[in-house]
Amino acid sequence: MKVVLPDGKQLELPEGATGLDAARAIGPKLAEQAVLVRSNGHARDLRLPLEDGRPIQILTTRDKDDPDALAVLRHSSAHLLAEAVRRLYPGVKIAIGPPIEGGFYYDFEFPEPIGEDALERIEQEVRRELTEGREWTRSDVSRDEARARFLAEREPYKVELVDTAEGPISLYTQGDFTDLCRGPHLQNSRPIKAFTLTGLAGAYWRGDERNKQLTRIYGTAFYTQEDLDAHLARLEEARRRDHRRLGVQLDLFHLDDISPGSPFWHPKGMVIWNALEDVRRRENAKRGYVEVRTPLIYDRVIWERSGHWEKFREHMFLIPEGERTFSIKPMNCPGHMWLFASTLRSYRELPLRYAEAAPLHRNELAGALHGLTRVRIVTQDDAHIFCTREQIEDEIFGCLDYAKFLYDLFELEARFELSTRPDNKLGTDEEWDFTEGALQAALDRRGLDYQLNPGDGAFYGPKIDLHMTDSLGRSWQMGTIQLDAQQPGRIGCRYMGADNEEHTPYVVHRALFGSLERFIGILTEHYAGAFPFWIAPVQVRIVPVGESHREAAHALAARLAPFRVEVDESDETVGKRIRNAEIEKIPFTVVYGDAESDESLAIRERGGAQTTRALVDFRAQLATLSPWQAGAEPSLTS
RNA sequence: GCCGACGUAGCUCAGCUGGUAGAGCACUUCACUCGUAAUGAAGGGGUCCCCGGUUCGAGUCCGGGCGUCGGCUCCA
Repeated sequence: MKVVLPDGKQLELPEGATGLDAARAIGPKLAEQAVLVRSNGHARDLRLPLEDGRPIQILTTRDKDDPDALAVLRHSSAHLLAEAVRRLYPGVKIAIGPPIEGGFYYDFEFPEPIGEDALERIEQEVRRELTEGREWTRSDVSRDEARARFLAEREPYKVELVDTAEGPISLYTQGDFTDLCRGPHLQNSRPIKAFTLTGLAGAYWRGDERNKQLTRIYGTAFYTQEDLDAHLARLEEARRRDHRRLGVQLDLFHLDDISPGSPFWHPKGMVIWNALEDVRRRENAKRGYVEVRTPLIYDRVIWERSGHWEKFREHMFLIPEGERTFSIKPMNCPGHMWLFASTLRSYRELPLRYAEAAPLHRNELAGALHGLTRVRIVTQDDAHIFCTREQIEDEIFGCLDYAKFLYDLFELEARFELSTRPDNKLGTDEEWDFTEGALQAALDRRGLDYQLNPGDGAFYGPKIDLHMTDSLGRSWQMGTIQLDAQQPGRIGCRYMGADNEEHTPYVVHRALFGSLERFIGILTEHYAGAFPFWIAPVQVRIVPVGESHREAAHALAARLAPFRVEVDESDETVGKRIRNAEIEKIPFTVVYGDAESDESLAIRERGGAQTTRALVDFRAQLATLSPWQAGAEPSLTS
């Protein structure tokens, strides 16, 4: 047989040759350092036979940053962890231990609960294994053989995995530890130069909360100690841009026990909030939306009609009132539909686009709350588009276009995901075939790449979600575009068609920022608090050199209106006040003293670059950076 | 809600095995009126998250609650 090497050369090998055989054929050093073979682009265990005619690449310890090479290192590290835990905790049951982004984990059922102090002991045991050295061997066995083995070892999770696994069964052994595993693995433990355990958490078996909760141990490993140090430094850096930290530092908002999950927005935070609101109003007006305002509190009847009561009652804030039960609205859609349904509409009114950014309250599980990204008060830039079947695709396309505009405005790259019918869906499969197809068609027409999430749709319809990643690598849903063929009918929305018949409209639900709270959280991390000029809470800080310059500084501030300008009159040195402006991440600092005049201003940009310019030129620059603000046409919509 | 951890001044944090609480920054006052990332001095500020228990005595130990953090689950 033959394989093709990266340089294009063909390598002749005996039939059934493995990746390791190929490496040996090239050179002993390569064989020694090999960690993985990539065959036709796919990671493959070195011990497995190669496929005839395929291009291969041998990955070695030098490919220390390659994602596949790191994954195999970490997967093997997870097995070392399991071996150590089994030795230290007799009676422990092992579940699964895969590599993940940035590291690995292994799930265990401990006979007695363990605390974080146990991690150090376990880590030491793994270090001992690394000092001793381990070799991995692979054996392909029958399902019965594997089941018998794990039954004998009293490993019920492994037995279950054997019974439900697809494809051939393989085992990997290092030392006296054998694990059910598809691989691939390292040849031996020598490449693992840096190993650390990073955390402990509960995790349900197979991710299902009806199952037993296991103990998950997280760790990470690298090919060099320097890489681990760099990894830890990156985490430290990420913590510095965490919006929860910056929010308090920059005086944007704070959270308090008195209302868990509900931020107090400070004046500076509200500047950003209102800047987003201005964009929302301005763009909505341009794109044919109309603003509505619907009640915050509703009789539960409306949620029973919409279908939310059954699924989300537990997460609603309820207000008993005599015979009736009211609830603070957790979403706008039923209210908008109630408004639409208040009269018989004409097809000539469609598409009708109702927009409202009302505060919504959802009683999220205490353990799920998280800074601004998971809150109990959610302010969506919400809208509901009532339209005919024929209008759907254009409307979805319009939302995608709008979303692209907004995310470009902030230099954000969102990932698109298409979520389809869930198990508890309302409506028929035919309806879902149609609504899912409509979303897909719009995505394709817009030329967007997207990930498919089967079963993740809302109970009333499929959705396109925009996702962003926070400073610590966690993914959050931002904008959402949903197509609903269920609620309008349940709530009684009707319009008279051109055919003189009554029809039920489709409704596109869309929130493009998603929630303003979450969006500002992500924005804060995206910019590390150094917001672009047009949304910066304070845009220009004037530092009068001495007391005698204060009056002139205020006059200058007035001439810079309507930009957000502050004069720093604090009793500090110029150096200290510059420092404060930098810490507050203010875009421009103007030092004003004897040497300055309207013809000659000393302007410092955030970060330190200094220029001298006339006031007219400076104003012109600011106007370029924030045209809407400078337009001074206090737009009718805002 | 579940697993693990944490909760001390406005912020960041120290406080050994139980003996009545500290630093830096911030704040206030005074002096200095200053030229591009920290002027100096003095001062004020704490039901040590809450409730109960053990103890002569609890920030410290134990139990319960609340909140926060790392995960899991959930996310209309």
